[in-house]
Amino acid sequence: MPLKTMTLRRRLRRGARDVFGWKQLRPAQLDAMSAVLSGRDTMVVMPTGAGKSAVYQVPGVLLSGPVVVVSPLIALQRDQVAALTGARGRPGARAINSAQGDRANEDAWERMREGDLDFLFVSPEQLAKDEVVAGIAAARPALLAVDEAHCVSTWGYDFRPDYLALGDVRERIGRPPLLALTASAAAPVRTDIIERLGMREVHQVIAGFDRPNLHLEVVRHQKDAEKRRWVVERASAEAKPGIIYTGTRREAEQYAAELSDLGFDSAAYHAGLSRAERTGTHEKFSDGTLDVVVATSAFGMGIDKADIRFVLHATVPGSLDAYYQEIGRAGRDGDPAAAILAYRPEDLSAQRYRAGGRPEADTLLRLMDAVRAHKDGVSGTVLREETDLSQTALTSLLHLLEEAGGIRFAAKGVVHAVPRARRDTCAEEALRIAGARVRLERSRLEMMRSYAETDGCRRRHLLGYFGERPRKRNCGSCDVCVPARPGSAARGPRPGVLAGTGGTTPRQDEPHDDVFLPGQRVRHTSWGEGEVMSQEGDHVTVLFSDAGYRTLSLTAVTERGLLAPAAGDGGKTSA
DNA sequence: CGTCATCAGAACTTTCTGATGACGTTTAGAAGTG
Repeated sequence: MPLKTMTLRRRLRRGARDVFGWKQLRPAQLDAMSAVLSGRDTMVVMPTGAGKSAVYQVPGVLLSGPVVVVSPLIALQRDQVAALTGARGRPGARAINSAQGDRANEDAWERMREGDLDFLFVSPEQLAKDEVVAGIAAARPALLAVDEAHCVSTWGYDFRPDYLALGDVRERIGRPPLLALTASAAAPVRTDIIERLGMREVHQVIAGFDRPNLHLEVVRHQKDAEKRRWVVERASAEAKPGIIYTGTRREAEQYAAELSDLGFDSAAYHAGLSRAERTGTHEKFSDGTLDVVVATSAFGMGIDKADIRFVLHATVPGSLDAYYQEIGRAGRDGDPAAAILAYRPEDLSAQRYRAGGRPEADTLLRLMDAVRAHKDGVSGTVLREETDLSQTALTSLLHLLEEAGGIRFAAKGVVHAVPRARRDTCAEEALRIAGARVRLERSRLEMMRSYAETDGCRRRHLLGYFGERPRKRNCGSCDVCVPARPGSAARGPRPGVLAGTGGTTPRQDEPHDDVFLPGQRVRHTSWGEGEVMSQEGDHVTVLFSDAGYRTLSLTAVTERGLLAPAAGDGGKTSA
């Protein structure tokens, strides 16, 4: 190990001990912190609970200059500020947002100007304001950390567009090193984050996905009504507390009501509820006064509860990224916990998962004309009235047109037409980009399907998807490796899986052992270059840059020479 | 492609069934108003 690295690590260990009172740092944490401290762009993918925040906290007190942390929720900002200011060495930490009042914001700026702040927490929306960017630039930040960085990819395009501008913000505040942190991001999401944020020569640290105490289980159902009954029964039977995730607000309300009728302390949680109701439910769940929270995807970030015993999905989510993030909230204390998926293929094929399909060419042209009609630019609000599009639809279409070179965003959400852009060409290009995105979405959906329908080890499948190589062939903690106890799988048998699997016989090793390894670059004769995600029996799943995820028969591809290792397979950093 | 509300009609006259048409996720912050 080079001397310089040694010194870095020693400084980090000392900082961790003196300022935070941590006696030990995990190898992956040290690896990431060293990269950050030496000024590299760094991407950290670690499950919640693995000490992700420490990766910016420790370097933050060692660097000269404040760390700007972009955080998606004000509640998270609050928690982080409290954790930092309560630490042994009392580092300076403040947030700036709309919820805490002018005085608190003024105080934060004051300290920032005087050089008293080690950490400043902001939402991406704050960074959309020129005066905020200018104020931060003047303080010469030493690092820009983007927490929950998957939001760039999952929210940036249609919901919170200010996420997409973070790369530009970085340039304007003096281009400090950028640290992206997330708990769940497979290869395409990581690539998207890196591109969107303009990260260069990225040091990637991907670690700790395996959560051995989580028991993975999928139970297949035929009829909707039967699935609903089963979900209620199963949630009743499981050790508490737990979370049920549903696909809609309405279902969340229904399940919560049913469980309450059965005598459990349960509550629904979704964005349709008032802030007070949500906070109340969140607090009760944290205190341990609620058995079950039935929630949409709104209930997630910021749950810091170690003893959640089960996460039951009543509706299959749209990607394994989302699924992993949600089940990752169970069993953080290390004790056994269950991740149960109530699976109906119909839930996947339903319209809402085909939604977000390609926009109509006509809509794009109409929108383009609407922008052009305003010589000096036009705001989103006006465009909404003129085109009758929903907020999310408008945001996503405008973004497509921007990528296609037809329009550009000016300050304060004003949109301008690009003078010499041809409307037909732009619409065509926008359609092409949208098409590629839809293909990727569909292929992610197919990966979710194949997790639910696999007859191989589920853990192996899940880890392979995130590019982490499973150590063992038989994980010993999923419904495939350890067939269900007698009686508990009476309902909804899965043909071909449970049938004939006598007792707990370990599965045989597959014949094509490790022909392709996760992370390996390969080239397919018609789909071009891609990255191997997983290999399972005779199937190898590859993520192609253009075609998305594809699962191929190993026998067929090797016999016909369709798939070969790509030239210059450098491998990637992974701890 | 599925689900839901609605309604007509059948059936153990108050509940069920099937046909039909409408409709279609989920996510937050900021800033202004009363």
